[in-house]
This record gives sequence, C-alpha cells and structure tokens, in this order.
Amino acid sequence: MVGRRAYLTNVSTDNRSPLPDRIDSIFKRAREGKALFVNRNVLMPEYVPDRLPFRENQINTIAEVLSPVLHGSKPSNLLLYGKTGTGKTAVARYVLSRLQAELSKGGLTVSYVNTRIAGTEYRVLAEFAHSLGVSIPFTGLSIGEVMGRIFKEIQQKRIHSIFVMDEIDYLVKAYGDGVLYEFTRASDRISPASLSLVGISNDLKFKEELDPRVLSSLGEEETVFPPYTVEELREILRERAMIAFRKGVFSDSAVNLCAAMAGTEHGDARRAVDLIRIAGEVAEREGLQTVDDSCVKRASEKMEHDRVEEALRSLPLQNKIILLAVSRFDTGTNTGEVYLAYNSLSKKIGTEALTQRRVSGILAELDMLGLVEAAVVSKGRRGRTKRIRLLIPQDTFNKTLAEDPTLAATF
DNA sequence: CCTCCACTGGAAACCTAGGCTC
DNA sequence: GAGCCTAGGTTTCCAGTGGAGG
Repeated sequence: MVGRRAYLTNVSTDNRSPLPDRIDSIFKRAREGKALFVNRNVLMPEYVPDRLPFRENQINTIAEVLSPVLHGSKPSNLLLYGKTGTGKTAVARYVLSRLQAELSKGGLTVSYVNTRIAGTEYRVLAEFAHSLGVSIPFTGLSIGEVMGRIFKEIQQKRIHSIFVMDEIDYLVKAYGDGVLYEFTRASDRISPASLSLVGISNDLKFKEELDPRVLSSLGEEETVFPPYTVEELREILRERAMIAFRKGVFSDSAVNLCAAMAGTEHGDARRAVDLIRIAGEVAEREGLQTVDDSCVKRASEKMEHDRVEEALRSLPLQNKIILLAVSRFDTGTNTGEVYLAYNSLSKKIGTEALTQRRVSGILAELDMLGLVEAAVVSKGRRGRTKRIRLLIPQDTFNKTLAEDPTLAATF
C-alpha cells in the first residue's frame, strides 16, 4: 500500500521522467524498422502445424486406433512414448482435431490435461470434469466422488469421450495408478457411451510401475516417438522459419546452428523452435535486419537465464531463505552448515525455522530444479551428508532475490 | 575388518484451509 | 453445525548407510 502510493506520487509529480521518451523511441524503431517476423504464432509452443514431417507413421497409427469412434464404438486406449520435444503432444492434438472435424455433428469430446501442470490427482480429474461441463470445487470432494460425477455425465449425455493425459508418468510416479485403474474398469459399465484414454509419457520405463491389469488395458495400443535427428530438426526448422520470418531474414547457418544445439539435447524440437523464435526476438530488439549465428547463441543464453530467474522468483519464501543460506558458502558446503546458516537467517528475518528434515527435503527439490547441486556423499567417520553448491551466477541470484521485500534486509 | 558419524530418506501423523452432505 | 472428505506442507520418528579411520 505504502509502496504503491509512493510510486504514484512519484510519477504524477515527475512528468519529465525519461520513460515516455524511451517508449517513443521503441515505438519509432518498431514502426520504421522492417519487421523480421511475418507470423510469430507458428513458433509458439501451443501451435499445431498443418504438416508434421517425419511423423507420418505415428499419425497413421493413432488415427487407425481412434477411428472406431467414427462409427460409434469405443476406441482402444493408447499410450504414446518418447522424450520431450519428439512431437507426441503435437501429433496427438493434430489427430484429435482432425477426428473432431470429421465428427462435426458432435458426440465426441476430447479433453486434454497435462498432469504435471495440473499438479495433483484431484486437479487432473477436476480439469477433466470441467472440460465435460461438470463443475467441481477446487477442494472438498473425494476422488471417488469426482470420478462418479465424470462417469455420470458421460453416461447421461451418451457421448464418446477421449481423455488425453500428457506427462502421465508424472501422475503415476506421484500418486500411483489407482485413478487409471478406475478409469479402465469403469469403461465397461458406461456403455453405450465410452471413455478412451490416451496417455503420453516422457519416460520409457514408466510401464514398469503400472499394475498389470492397468497395463493390459491402457497399453492396448502403443506408439513410440524416436528423437528427431539433427537433419530432421534442420528440415523442420527451415520449414517453420520460412513461414515465420520474412524472406532472407533467418540465415541457413543460423537454422543449422539451432538444429545442432537442440539436436545435442536429445532431438528436442520444442526447444529448437523456441530457440529460433527467441533468436528472432533478440535480433528484432537490437534492430538487426537478419538473424545470424550470434543471435542464436545469445538466444540460448537468454533462455537459460530466463529459466533460472523464473525458477528463483516463483520459489516459496522458505526455499529462498535456504538458497540464501547456501549462497553464504561460496566454495560449497553441507546440510548441517546450511541448516545453521538458515536458522540464523530465519531469526534475522523473523520467520519460524523449519526442521532439518524438511530443509534436507527442500535442498533435494532445489537440486531437481537445477538451482543447487546436492549430491549425497559419505565422509567416513564424519558421517554422511549432502555436498551442496549453488549453481546460479551470484549476480543473477542477488538481483532476483533482492526483489523480495522480506529478504531485502539480508543483502 | 569393524565402528560410528552425520546425516538421508521413508513413513506416518499432524495442521490449516477449504467444501460437501445431511 | 457436525462429521465427513480433500490438498499440501510440515513435523516426528527412526531405520539405514558409505566409507575414513581406528
């Protein structure tokens, strides 16, 4: 409140602030400079292209598996496997949208939920329910109750429903396969309506964690998506760049570099497409006429930088304090030392300190986010602990955490 | 080869904040 | 309003452990 008032006062009294002039010059440059992009949308993550090169086999298989719905019978459940950025989601969306277009008179609902983004079992089901038009409170119902409402809706409306669960491996790892079991079991008793599952998994070994009954039902049909080769990536990128940019803006060598950089990261097409978009944005911002190799390199650095900053910013307060405690040891440290430093920081800030068990757990979470390296090491007589090291550049770290008013006092 | 440190990490219980049904 | 349910974060308890040093 105080902060906002101070800000408003500042703006209203200082009309000659340099801000408007800078905006003018940005606008002027944007108006005068030739836009590099013709169609930026085709480089957005949610864009589904009309043509998915090198995925014809997968498209045909999935179309075949799902086609029974066209004459009113239940399609088999389907599992799609492959690493990130191999086109699983795009292919699934593509085939399903074609299927829906084919069945324009309705009778088919397609629901798509990313289970990792939804977060919990309950929220996955709630999102599915919402997409069927059933309203579910964000808490308060049992899982069984939500399931019951979903099945009731499908049965009453006599619809065929296809439920796509992206990153299904996440759900199974975190919550087990109970929900999947219920789904596969229930599909018999809702006839003549039907429910088919399409599971998308990044993890090839995820099947091992499934109950055999679930596996035999869910894995009726399977399609594997191999990583794109560098040549395939190059082809895909060239095609996209051609639509996205004005002619001659994006150099061939920059396309090749994007393909090579993403190719070394297991053929991840999503990352490759992000890379050309951001390289274009970098060039645009700098007022360049073409996008060359150096723009791609800067784009790659920017992506990494943004990822880290975003991860830092969205951290809960306690995790930030723990990170701050880690940063006090520039040569690396261990759990015990971090805990002591964390305790004194908490006292200084005036927050209740968590237990060491919890701090240990949070350190493991920070390790997963790539903000910290926490490897379990044994020091013989001196026990077993985590060797902890901050992985973020100090300046990025300080700049981002200093934004948090509760932490400002510790800098 | 054995001991023993400084934890790790699993499991269960607890807490808060919410909603539903009767 | 009681009694049930949920999520999600946390605490409590404790068995387990890799390996340096005796």
